[in-house]
Amino acid sequence: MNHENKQQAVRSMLKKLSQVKREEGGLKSFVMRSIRLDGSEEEILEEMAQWFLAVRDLSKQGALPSRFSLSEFIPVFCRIAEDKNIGADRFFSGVLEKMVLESEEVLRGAPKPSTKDKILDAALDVFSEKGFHLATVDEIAERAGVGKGTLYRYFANKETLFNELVQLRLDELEKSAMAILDGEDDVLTMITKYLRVYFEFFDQNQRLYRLIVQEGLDVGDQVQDLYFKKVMRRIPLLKRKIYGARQQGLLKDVDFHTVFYGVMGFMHGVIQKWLARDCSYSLVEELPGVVEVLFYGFVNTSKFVESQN
Amino acid sequence: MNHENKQQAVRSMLKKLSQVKREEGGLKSFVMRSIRLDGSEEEILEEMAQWFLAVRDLSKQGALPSRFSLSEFIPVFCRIAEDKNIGADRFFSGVLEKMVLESEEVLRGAPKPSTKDKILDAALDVFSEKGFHLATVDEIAERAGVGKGTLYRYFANKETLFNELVQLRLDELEKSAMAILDGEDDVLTMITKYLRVYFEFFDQNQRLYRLIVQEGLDVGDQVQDLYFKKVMRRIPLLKRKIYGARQQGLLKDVDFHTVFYGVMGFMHGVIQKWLARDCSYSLVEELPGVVEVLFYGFVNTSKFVESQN
Amino acid sequence: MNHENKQQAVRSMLKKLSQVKREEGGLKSFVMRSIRLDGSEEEILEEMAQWFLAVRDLSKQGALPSRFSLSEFIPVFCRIAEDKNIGADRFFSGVLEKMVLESEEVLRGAPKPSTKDKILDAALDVFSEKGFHLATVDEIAERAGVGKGTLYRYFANKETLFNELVQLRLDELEKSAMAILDGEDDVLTMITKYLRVYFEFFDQNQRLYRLIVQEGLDVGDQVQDLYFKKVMRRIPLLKRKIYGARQQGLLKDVDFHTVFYGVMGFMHGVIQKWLARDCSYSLVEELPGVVEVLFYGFVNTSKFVESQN
Amino acid sequence: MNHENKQQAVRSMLKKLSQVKREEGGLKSFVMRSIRLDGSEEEILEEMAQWFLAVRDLSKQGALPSRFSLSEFIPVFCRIAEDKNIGADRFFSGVLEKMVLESEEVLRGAPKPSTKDKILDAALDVFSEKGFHLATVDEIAERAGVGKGTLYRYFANKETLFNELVQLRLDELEKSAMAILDGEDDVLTMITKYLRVYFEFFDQNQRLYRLIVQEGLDVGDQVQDLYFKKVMRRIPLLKRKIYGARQQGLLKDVDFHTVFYGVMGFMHGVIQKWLARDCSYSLVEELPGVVEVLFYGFVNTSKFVESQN
DNA sequence: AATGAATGAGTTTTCATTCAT
DNA sequence: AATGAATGAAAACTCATTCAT
Repeated sequence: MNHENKQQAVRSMLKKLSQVKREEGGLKSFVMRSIRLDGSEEEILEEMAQWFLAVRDLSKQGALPSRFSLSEFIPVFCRIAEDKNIGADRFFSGVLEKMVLESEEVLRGAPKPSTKDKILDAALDVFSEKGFHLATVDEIAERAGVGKGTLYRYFANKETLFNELVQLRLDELEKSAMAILDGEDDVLTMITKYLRVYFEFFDQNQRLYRLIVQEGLDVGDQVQDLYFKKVMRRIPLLKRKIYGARQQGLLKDVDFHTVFYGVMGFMHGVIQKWLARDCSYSLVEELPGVVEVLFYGFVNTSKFVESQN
Repeated sequence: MNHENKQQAVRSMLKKLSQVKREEGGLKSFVMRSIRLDGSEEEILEEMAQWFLAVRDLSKQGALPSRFSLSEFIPVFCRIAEDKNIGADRFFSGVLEKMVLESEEVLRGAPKPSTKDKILDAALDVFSEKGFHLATVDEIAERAGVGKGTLYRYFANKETLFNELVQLRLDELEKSAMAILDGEDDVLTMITKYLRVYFEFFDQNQRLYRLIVQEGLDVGDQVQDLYFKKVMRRIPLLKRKIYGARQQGLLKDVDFHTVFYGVMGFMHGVIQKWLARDCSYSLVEELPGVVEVLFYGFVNTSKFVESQN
Repeated sequence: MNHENKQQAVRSMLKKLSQVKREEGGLKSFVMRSIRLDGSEEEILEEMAQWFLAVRDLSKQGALPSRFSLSEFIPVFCRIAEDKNIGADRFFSGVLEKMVLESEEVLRGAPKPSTKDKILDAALDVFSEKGFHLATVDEIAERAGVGKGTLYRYFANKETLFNELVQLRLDELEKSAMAILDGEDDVLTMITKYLRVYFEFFDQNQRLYRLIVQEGLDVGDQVQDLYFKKVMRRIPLLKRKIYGARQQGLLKDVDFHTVFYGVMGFMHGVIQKWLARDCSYSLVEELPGVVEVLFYGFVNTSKFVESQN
Repeated sequence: MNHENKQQAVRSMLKKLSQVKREEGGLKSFVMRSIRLDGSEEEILEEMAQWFLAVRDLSKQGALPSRFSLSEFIPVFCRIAEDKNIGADRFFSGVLEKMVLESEEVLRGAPKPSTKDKILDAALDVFSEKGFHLATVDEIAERAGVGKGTLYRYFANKETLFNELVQLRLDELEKSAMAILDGEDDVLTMITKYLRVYFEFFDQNQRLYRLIVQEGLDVGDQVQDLYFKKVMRRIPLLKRKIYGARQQGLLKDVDFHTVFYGVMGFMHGVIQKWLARDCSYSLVEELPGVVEVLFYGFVNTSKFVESQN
């Protein structure tokens, strides 16, 4: 519905905008760039309104470090108004008007984030920042821009929220992983693809990592289970492939589970490094190195064997 | 007890004493203790011994410009002995004996598990069972068989208890790891030994694992930091060795940190498997397989297989 | 409601609104609220009213370079009204009405004693009965007829509750006292009035006395400080008056601070007597005697008695 | 007994010395003055030892801001030793020896403070610093240099300790006050003397003031009672005198109790001022001003009446 | 008599969850 | 459906008091 769309979009924007203060200067410097402030008064108003609305989208896409509050913008608007010699009050009400009209247009196309999605987004935010126990339902509800009661309409309790959050994403991962295991690639290609899917997933879901891997244990042992069960479910498939490869002499005869857990661990280690580097590069870049080491070890045997490298 | 024995005893005592520092106040309270020159002969001996130890330790800490030798104090002891009508000879050896016993009591002496140990044991129990947040001080105290207040006599708060618990064990691990890195082995031997030490450690401290590795993040980022910092501190040493080995063409030219984190992760993965098997076998048994894969990969290259790459 | 009425209403509303600031977040939350342009007509009116109030207030705070007049916004409101298919006329007056009601609700509206008031009342009860340390939060909550958690919704902790309780009343006293000191009376009249204000205040706030005067020291030195600082703040004014009077030979040349503290003490002494008599009479009745003694002493000099000195 | 004397003196000294750290620099600067560091090695040792012991006495007399720890002295000793080219260790043991001998001598004459007195002293310290509720029995025992259990041998509980502490001192005050009221002076002289006694008492017992006047209420209403009951007990005597004086026309006919409470309050007010000035002058100095105002008021009537002033 | 480790009742404070509006 | 004020169970932590040595 039109009205609801608008409401949700604007509200969520403002809510999100309402937390930028921490990152001082972040907003301000951003605000002043990239706005064309020439042209008629009308055009400036238009510009500002669109700009303000654009920020919302950026914010939603995660391209901005944090959220913004309307009040943050008011001084900016006023400075511009002063600069352009437009009465601050007229300027302001003009922008407001434009925003109202504009938002209507913009929102028509925007897929409204459902309440549930808003909550899940906020939950991921908070959980990954503070961990399960230190996160409070209050904060999640606040960040989601919904009432606490509403949250409880969608999730039976905090734990359920957490689990559903993780499970949801995990399902995506599983789906991708399954697709690979169900494929017809040879073992090594399959493993490489498998690793790539993992890296890509966490590349995309950075904050999820600690939730899944590091928080899992506390929350009633369910998530940890989940994580490993999902991962393990398709193992038989993999196992068969691997045993086949082994018999062809392609793979060494080391205990399958040891290697499996080890490889997963290796991958997690690399993710740790990546987290320690603040996710400043793409995880996938690590893939070649990882594959090289896991397949052929880190000892350089090339003096004798040339086919590698 | 002959003189050499005494010397030996004193030396070992002082060495051990110097490890007490951590226990906040432990040493300070020594220093603060007054010199009681009345009471029974026994008490005077005790008093002098402790006083001397306090001075000695200040000296060792570098708080004093010069080092004190026991022999310098002998005249003082004699004077006091005379004053107190205790045979100077008996007085002196008495003091020495007290000094030795004191240290023995404080450091070696866990004839019955001390209260602190009982608490630490119970804490390990509960923390590893429930995680930091779900563990309650009440339960730890109860399992330790002490009152809640007693627990707080020994640990300032829950967090301190947790950290001290982990740090204590971690120090052992670090010490072993350091010993290896400081050694003169070639790189591959060193890495093998390093992995062995890890496996042995967790073999011995099964329940500790999740505390150290999985709880770390919550508890004020301190433990996680600790864990990795401790491990990382010696990295430069390792790095140098590895770069050396690389230049000799012994190791591949894969990013050092990637491999390091990866190898640690591999190891953790194997530990996970072991935990999943309820620690039903010795972790060290995994070592050969782990080393084989990490060194030379899991691909069998011995047969010039073409399907790869 | 005619136009003047509205003007009047808005003015009084805004004035009252500006007093809300203390209630932390009270205003901020206004500002933070988003503009909802969907939902029922009623909701839109509400939304616009609140939004305007927020801007208005920023303006009043000096955060904006110019002041906004309501009239500037009228076109915007009209545009929105048009857009939403609400009669512009009805829309506007609706918004205005909401604005007035909003303020009424927030500020005047204590038809039933608010939760916060109930807590403050109970706190005064308990604190004055048992003192700060012996009063328990449990008892205060119980007497207020609210849950413990509710109390903590309104006051960050016990100390804050105490301070807010005292500070609130103290502000009244200070306001009255200031009014007198700022007046144009001659010194003696001023002092008399000052004493009267004090007596009247404690007549009205019997139980508060011990809290303010006798508990002060413990609670982080804040209240005691507060009490005296508030009282002292206006001293320079008084001092000037008194020095003037002194030069005219009206007052004796006794150290100002000695007399000031002494007079305050005298007053407190009389209050003590009154408390000892269970506040069974009006404190103000003591005023004439107090003034007589403080002004002219308790020695009867009217008869040229020689035995003195 | 000799031994006990020594023990107590040294121990109490060291205990007291053990708290100077707070007042930084306080000790160090003090330490370096007033020591003659010329003469033979023997003389220096002697000097240091005596000096160290002297500090104890100063400390006990309250002439030093706080307490000292032995360890604080060691660096000083060492610096001197170095400076004088005496082996630090020999120097140190020399001083120790001297101290032992010296303390024996010094202590023979010192009236040993009984355990109970030590506790009362410490209690006054702590209570007046922190107030009844914030003071802990632990700290009192520690500062008294006795075990907690010992404290409980002498006082049934914390409250009793507090009351006994206050009562003890109050008795002194009462005794002095009684002596005056029992005297044959005329009323005004008597009142003047009475006020003097009060001022002298609190001059001598600075820290006691807040205990008696400001803490009283909490501690089971007993102390407050005590204070006023003691003060009031002799009132009838005073009252009779005053009524007599009144009938002679010497005193004004203002309600006796009002004036009595008022005068006491005036006095307390002046004490407050004095406390606010950190007791930096003698309270008794205020007496003339206080008497002048109370007797004849602060209004200057001298234009008409010459007999005053 | 002296000690100080041990104790647990009693406090403050938090936060997931409910429910009237 | 949405809300957020109200709740109280549960947790951390303190400290006066006891009691075995």
